[in-house]
Amino acid sequence: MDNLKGFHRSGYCGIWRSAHIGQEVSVCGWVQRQRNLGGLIFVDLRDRSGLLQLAFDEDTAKEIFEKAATLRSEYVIAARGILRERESKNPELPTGDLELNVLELRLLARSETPPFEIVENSDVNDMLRLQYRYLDLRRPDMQKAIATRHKITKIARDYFDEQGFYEIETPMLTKSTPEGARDYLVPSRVHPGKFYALPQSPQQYKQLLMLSGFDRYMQITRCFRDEDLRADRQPEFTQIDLEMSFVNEEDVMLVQEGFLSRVFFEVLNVEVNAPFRRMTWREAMDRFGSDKPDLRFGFELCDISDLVKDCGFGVFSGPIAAGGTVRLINLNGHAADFPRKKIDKLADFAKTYRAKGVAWARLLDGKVTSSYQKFLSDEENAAIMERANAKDGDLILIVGDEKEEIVFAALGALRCECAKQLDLLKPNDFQFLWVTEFPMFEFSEEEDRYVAMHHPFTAPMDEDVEKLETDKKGCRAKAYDIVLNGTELGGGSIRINTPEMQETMFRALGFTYDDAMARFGHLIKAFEYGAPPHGGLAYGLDRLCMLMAGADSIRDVIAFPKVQNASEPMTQCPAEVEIKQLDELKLSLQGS
RNA sequence: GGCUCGGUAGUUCAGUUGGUUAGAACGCUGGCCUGUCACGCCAGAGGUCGAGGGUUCAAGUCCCUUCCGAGUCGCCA
Repeated sequence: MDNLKGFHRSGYCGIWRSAHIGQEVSVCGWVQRQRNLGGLIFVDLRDRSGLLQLAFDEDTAKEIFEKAATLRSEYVIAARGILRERESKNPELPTGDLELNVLELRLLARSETPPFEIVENSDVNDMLRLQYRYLDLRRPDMQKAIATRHKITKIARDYFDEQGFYEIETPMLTKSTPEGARDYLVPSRVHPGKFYALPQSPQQYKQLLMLSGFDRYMQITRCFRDEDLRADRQPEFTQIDLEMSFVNEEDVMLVQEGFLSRVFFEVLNVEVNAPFRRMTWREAMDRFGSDKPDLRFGFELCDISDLVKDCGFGVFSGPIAAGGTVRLINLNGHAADFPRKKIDKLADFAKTYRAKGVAWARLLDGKVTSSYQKFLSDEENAAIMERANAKDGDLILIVGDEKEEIVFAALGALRCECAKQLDLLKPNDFQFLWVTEFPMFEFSEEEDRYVAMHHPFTAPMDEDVEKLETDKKGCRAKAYDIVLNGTELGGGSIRINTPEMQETMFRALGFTYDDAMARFGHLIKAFEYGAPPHGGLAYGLDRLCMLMAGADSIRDVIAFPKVQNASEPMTQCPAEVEIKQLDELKLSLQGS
């Protein structure tokens, strides 16, 4: 085995072009592939910049040629030589016009045959990829995704610095606040029986920093939530966390539009149109059945409750009588794409969102066929088609339920599913949207009370302050989400900044004074010392990277992600610990 | 916790109504080869069919249990 003594790399493999022909250069990397033609050997050398072909021929010294013959995939080597023009060029490679005529070859490390090939777009089982994540990360698409992530965080730091934000770190060991997601708990050796919690977000700290007068804060920080995973949810994830003083909603949104415009232009060369569209939460639900609508396509929702409330068809009239709603989407022009079998599949799909079923109507060649026609009068049938603005070739899907959130969830998901099946979701079409005026509260059936939809420090809208204690359902918050193509990229709010309002809020949430003091006493006390009006926002950095890298899962933009059961296949954590460690912490396991 | 889909060679997959010795491609090993670049040609090795149990003359295939993964609903202030 050789070493690097006296060897100095002159540059990455992928940077050399025709202009460098004749230069002596030194490169290092991994053997992508060795092609031995007998009296002639080619080696593709790979590093993070790309590939360079090394050539060994009759002019090559015998011992170097023999060493080249022993090279296998993923061996680590260093080579020095003269760049020369290739006899036959490879237009597929940026370095395809040249090759390195090797004068010196050093073998730095051998490699076992990897469990999968180190190539772009390899179609390998996720579990295996994650067990050998260090090899998976060698693949060019993963290298590119991680590099994209670096660029995004670099631009975030630069941009927010230019806008006057300080990057300030907040603790990882914090106090558990049972409101919201489950916390990861950390036991304390010096405080037996007491626990830290890993932060779900730096929310309270960043508000205190505003109170301390830092005016603008940012942090790219890890957050932790002990909940079930999804393609876009990991138990630890990264936020770009921001807070600003003396601002209203517009001020916050303006700064974010500047950031997103810049990051999309500098990373993807995409010009996004700021200011972004704005839509109230209510409008988003009414038109798209979702608080994070994908605006790349239509198929908007349409309320027909008033048309069918007295009809003889219980599937429609029943939910309305029970205080619910009946709504439809029109898949304009796509009736022919959804034969009966596919509609049945869509109905099954809708049932996963707790819809009881999907009624449908199809207008083809001037003829209407529908699943409910015979139960309604001609006038009622016609009124529905008219309300849906149905034209020839249209397909209408109808969902009714006594709970409007089920109708919204089912139709909102159906319109996305249909768009997906119709291939209408163009990955390079970036449709940003601010969703504003979120409800202050939502009813938690589990807790049988209203809880804060965002968090209990969110300010109510000025015109809804009186509703805090009288009309919780109708009370809206100064909260906003930034949505991109159906993904919630980030969310934030203007915060409460007076102890009087905070007290009112806790009362509205049903906390006693003692409850509130026990959980948030530090914040309540702090707010007695002059908190500026402030607000902010936090991005899910992983989701932003996922959308910008064109990935399907945030796992593809996280170097070492976890799998669905929240474990990590490579290190196999979480893992058992020694009894001695538990004893030190004064912990014991149930049943042991 | 629920639902759907999946687990066969190192990898990606095929495997018919249950029926001879479980196949292909790529990869790997050995040999040949002076312009390849998905090099080519020849030869070869490689399988607890996720695990356990059952039905059967016979199970990769059918049944039960279980483990693991993916997606999703619940959950995620």
